[in-house]
Amino acid sequence: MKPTLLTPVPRAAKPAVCKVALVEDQQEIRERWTRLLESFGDFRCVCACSSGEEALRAVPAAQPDIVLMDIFLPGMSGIECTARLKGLLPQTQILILTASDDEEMVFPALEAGADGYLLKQSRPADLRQALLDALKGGVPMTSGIARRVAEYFRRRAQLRDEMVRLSPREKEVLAMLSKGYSNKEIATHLSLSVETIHGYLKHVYEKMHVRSRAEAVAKYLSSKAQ
Amino acid sequence: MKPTLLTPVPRAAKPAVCKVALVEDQQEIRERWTRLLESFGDFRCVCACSSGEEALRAVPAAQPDIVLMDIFLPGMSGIECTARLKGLLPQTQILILTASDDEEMVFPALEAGADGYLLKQSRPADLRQALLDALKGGVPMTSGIARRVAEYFRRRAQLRDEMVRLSPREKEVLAMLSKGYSNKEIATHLSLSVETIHGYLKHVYEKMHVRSRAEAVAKYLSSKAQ
DNA sequence: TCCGACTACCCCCATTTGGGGGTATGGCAT
DNA sequence: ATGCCATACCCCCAAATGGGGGTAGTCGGA
Repeated sequence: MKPTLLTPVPRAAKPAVCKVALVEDQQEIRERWTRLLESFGDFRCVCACSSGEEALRAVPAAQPDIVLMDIFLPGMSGIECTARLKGLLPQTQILILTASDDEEMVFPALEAGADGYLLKQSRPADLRQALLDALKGGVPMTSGIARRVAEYFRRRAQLRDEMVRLSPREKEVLAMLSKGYSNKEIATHLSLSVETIHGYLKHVYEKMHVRSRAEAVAKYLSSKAQ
Repeated sequence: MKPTLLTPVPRAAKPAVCKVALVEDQQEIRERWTRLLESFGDFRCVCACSSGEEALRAVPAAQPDIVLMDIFLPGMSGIECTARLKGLLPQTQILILTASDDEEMVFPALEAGADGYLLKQSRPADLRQALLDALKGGVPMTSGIARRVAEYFRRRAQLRDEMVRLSPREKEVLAMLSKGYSNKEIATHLSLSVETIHGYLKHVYEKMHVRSRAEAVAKYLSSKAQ
């Protein structure tokens, strides 16, 4: 039999049970999740932490297959904890569990290396499916979140694209623009005519699909930020 | 004897020798540093790593008092490694060692939790002093770097100040400005006259010490970034 | 060889912006 | 009650900006 093209995340030989770690500050919820996991039969909770700091100490030792991570934690955020854990245990699947699909958090979480984004109010069967999904190398997330993610990456890609299309000189002018220089100042610094700068900016605006320098600066700076 | 007000970083009882870990990709330099450290007599090199990834695995086990970290590493940068190590070992002093006082790196390094910033070409005696300094809770850095740091924080503080001085309406207008809207668009969205926006912007520029919207946008966005 | 880019410069002109004034109201503190 | 500030509006005008044209040289790839 030939190997599949879809390479799943490398992992040690499939154990009968899947080891799961929890990071969640509210004891009640932590216990509920533990019971739920154990009730599945093929999952075992090997580590339950109430803070990101604790997780960074305890989780590596527990070597779980999956980490379920709350986002709102006292002290270190779930996002930061995810990033650090992922650095230590790149093969462990980290799934974010959150109360509402808080838009602010989705992208930072994914950028931090989260392997999925679930809602706390998921039905047990769906949660189990998501866990299995993650083990197979999938990235389980609710459909609403998936849509936003797709849009985000499309927008990102487009933004990068727009930047890439700029010629070196155009990028140079844009960079000075975003430092607040006027056309005249840019011309002086680059030893060019103001009319030349004017011409470059017309091209830059066209390529970036903006109509003013403020818009260009905003787009440029937010494409570098985060 | 009364306790000093300058509380040093908490640490287990002073051992005769101070344990140091090295993170440096070039073997030659790594060995030179090891020899140098050992020659001091009261320092011992307990861990030498050639990459950030290796450091994250090996350094926590070695429990050093000090980590000497190169910035330019293959794979994970010294900055990122610093951030993660600091999360795992908050009491360990991490000192950045770099070839030149590369401005770009100073602030990210400090923000990542570095406890000092040294130049590779420091004289052995100075390095030893810096290590001792770090153990006492100081933040050893070259004078040039120290100056830049001071300027940076002064500038930061001033920037925040300028923002604080803005009235709610002015902040609102500035926020829309930095999304690329024209005066006319802002006026429409806020149901105000263009002349009112014009007036607010004059005040905003004055308070922010800028002379154009691009400059204001740049200053505003970079004060929120990072 | 010719096409398409990037580079660099030019003109014109409407619109937008920046900086200088000003007026008026209401709220808050001294 | 007397400023002081924020809010909201107005006028004027010079300068900067944006959008539309255009020309020309250079250089790499088709």
